[in-house]
Amino acid sequence: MEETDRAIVAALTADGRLSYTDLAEKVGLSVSAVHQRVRRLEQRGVIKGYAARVSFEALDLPLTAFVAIRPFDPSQPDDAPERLAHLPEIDSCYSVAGEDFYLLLVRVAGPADLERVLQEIRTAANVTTRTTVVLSTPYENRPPKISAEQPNRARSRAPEERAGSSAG
Amino acid sequence: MEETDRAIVAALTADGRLSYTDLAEKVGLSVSAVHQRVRRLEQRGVIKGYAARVSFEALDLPLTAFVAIRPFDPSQPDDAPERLAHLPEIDSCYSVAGEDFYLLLVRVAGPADLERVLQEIRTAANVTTRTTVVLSTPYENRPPKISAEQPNRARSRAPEERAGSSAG
DNA sequence: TGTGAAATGTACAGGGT
DNA sequence: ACCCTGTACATTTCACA
Repeated sequence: MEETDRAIVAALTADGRLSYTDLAEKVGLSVSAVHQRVRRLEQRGVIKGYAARVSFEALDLPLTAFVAIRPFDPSQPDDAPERLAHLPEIDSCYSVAGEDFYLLLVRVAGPADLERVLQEIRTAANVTTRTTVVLSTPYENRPPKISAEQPNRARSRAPEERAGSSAG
Repeated sequence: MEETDRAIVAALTADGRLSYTDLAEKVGLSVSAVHQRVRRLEQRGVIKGYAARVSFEALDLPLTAFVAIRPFDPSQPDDAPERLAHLPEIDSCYSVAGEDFYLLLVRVAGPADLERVLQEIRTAANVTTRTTVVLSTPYENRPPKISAEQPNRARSRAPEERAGSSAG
């Protein structure tokens, strides 16, 4: 991916409602060119969508917790993510290496709700849970790094290097 | 917060680029009214901003990991979040209950990068690390629940209930 | 809530590398 | 052939009453 595309993605992760006018100014392109590139990035799946970042406290979801789960019976087929997908309190589901099978991020209104959700998780996926309560969130979902494309020395080499071998 | 506001927030978490026209249609209000409400939600901090949802694989950040940290010397002042904030590989930082002090979510290009970031975390915050590699992500950052405001039985009770008991 | 002017989004056709 | 540019029109934003 080109550097201009990376600049566009970086700008849109920081502010997803940037106008094409501002975006064009930021990356030094015309409005039409930026518009085309954004559409291409969306089609290619690099940009998967847009979302409002909200205050979970204001939405009456002040309690966040990580829930590590592992199957009660490891011989059964492992389809926990699908079995749990219907629970709206689950924000994210990660399949992880290590002792646990999955790590869930859940957001609830309070301890009573957490207890209920944990029970629902256990019965829905037939798993045991180990819960870590989040006390505060210094920062979350920051814009990603987006470095300049790493040189990838295997495919494109500097001209001086090319002299040695044939292959073309 | 009113139900209409909740509907607005729910719609914008699902699609942050919804036009006010579409938004007004969804919640059954005039365009101007929706526009005003969104501005108020933004001012009140309920809506903190907007962001593009991106494919981290496409951005050359295919490796995600959770890094639990605890201080090497627990008697020192605990300012790990500030000390680590400059590392762009850290997506999120949660202060947690339990054995560990913080749980970090990091995104990197590969194992070599992860090793480098772990070393930087240890030296920058004077902590030990315990890392859990993410193998896959069935889902992540789903739109939150956004229920209709819960009745809050302590303050407003149904008429039938009021007869029987005193003081809860 | 409705109106209207200004800004923006979007498609189209032309031109440069 | 691809990508950038500029113009022209539909839509949206946003302040005001």
